[in-house]
Amino acid sequence: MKTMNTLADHVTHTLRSWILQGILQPGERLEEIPLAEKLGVSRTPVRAALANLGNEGMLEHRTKRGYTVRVYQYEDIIGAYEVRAVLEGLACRRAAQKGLTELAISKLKACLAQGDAILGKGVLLPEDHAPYQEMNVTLHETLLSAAENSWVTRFTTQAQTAPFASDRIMLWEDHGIIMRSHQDHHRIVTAVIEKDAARAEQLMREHIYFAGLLLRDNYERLSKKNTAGK
Amino acid sequence: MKTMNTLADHVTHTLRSWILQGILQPGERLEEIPLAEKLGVSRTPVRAALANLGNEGMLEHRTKRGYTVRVYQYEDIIGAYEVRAVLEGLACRRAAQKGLTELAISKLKACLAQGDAILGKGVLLPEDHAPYQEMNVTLHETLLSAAENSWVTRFTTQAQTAPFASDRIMLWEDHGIIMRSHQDHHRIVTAVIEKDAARAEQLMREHIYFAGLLLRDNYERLSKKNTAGK
DNA sequence: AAATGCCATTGTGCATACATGAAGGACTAA
DNA sequence: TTAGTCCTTCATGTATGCACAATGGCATTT
Repeated sequence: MKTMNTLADHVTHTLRSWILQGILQPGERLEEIPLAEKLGVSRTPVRAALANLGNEGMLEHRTKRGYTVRVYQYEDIIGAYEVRAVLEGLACRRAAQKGLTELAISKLKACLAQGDAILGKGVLLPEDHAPYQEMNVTLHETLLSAAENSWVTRFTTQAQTAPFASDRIMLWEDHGIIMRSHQDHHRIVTAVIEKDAARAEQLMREHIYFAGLLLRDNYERLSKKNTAGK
Repeated sequence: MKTMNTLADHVTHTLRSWILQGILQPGERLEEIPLAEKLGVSRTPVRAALANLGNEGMLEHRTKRGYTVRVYQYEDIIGAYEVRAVLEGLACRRAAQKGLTELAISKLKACLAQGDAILGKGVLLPEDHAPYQEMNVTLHETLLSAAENSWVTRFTTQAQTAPFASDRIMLWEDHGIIMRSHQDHHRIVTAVIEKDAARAEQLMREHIYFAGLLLRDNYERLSKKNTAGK
């Protein structure tokens, strides 16, 4: 977990997870005093947290009218994938040019091996979802940090604050699509290791762009499932 | 100018411009109480402003140790250009695919005409710098907003908070380079209008990436000139 | 003399009181 | 009944007091 030495950080993390988990619904108003009471702190750290999340784009702010959970339009979600595609593509290109550290290579190979093990069984059990997600996040984060560009890291992270636009969202129904996605992982890692920068960039762009297309085709169903759950 | 109904917003804008103008030097510590006194407000809006600028990446924050003006490394500046190149490239691709509005087309053509007028004289006078800059900013912003992707807009703006990484920074010494840069503008606008998405993306990427290379070759000189001025 | 530990200083983090402007309801007039 | 205005309410914006932790200087010890 992250550093949370101050109350404001703690509140920030709490609210962020509440929003991502859908405990706070889009458009819902966040009032300082109720939140402060619910969390057992004063208004000050709550205000700080709201300001943070506002700057990150998760909340909307209007003067004298408080904060509301940002309502993402369909276009915003698709747009987030477009941005992630070019940013993570850039990250792979630069990672390939710079070359990977031994540590990064071993981490990536471990991710690939873990994915192979999970998918090799032929079926994808519900208890495999969490480890696969974890692996997926680690792989993408490793490639990102290998680019050594703090802007790319920051923006990619922020672009995943939109619901459904996160690495942690996957469509588990279609085994074939997951298989293909993990084949992408193999090709991307190979290209980066072999310093084939252009190919690495192109593969990662397509990898994420296609995830966006997939979401587009399933958006209706997913968003209904999400709101029905609450 | 932007909306600044609240004191916190006012302080935010003031501090931001102080940083960009170099009145506050990189690494310099920003203490709440002196700033509050200097600006004639209490610590509260100052704290809010510092938090804002911290999230935007202009300030560094360490718990119980306050804020300092972020010290950008050489790599951060170059990295900002890399990110802007792919993001604005994406914006041009999407703008081309979506098609421009009549208003956007006329704005872009006005920018091109103004640039032609300024550069057509054969010499670039100091009093031409401001209008040319203005034109350049307008052109890039028009293309950005034509993409209708709020993430691209936000991240591109943030990536320009780094010194030397802004559209407003130019190298005026070399007339030939400015001419070439404005030729890029022509080609980019043409490609977008003709919906040649791939060409538009590639041209814009190169346009910005080259600006980064140019900066790289002049970084030493520029940063010395900047610190000497204060 | 150098190094280590203690203490004072001071600025941040948090809590809380006050001021201001927005939202909603009630009352009046047509 | 409906439209409009005034007023009440209350959440946000701002100011300020208090506690605590980090920094730097000083003293003590080896």
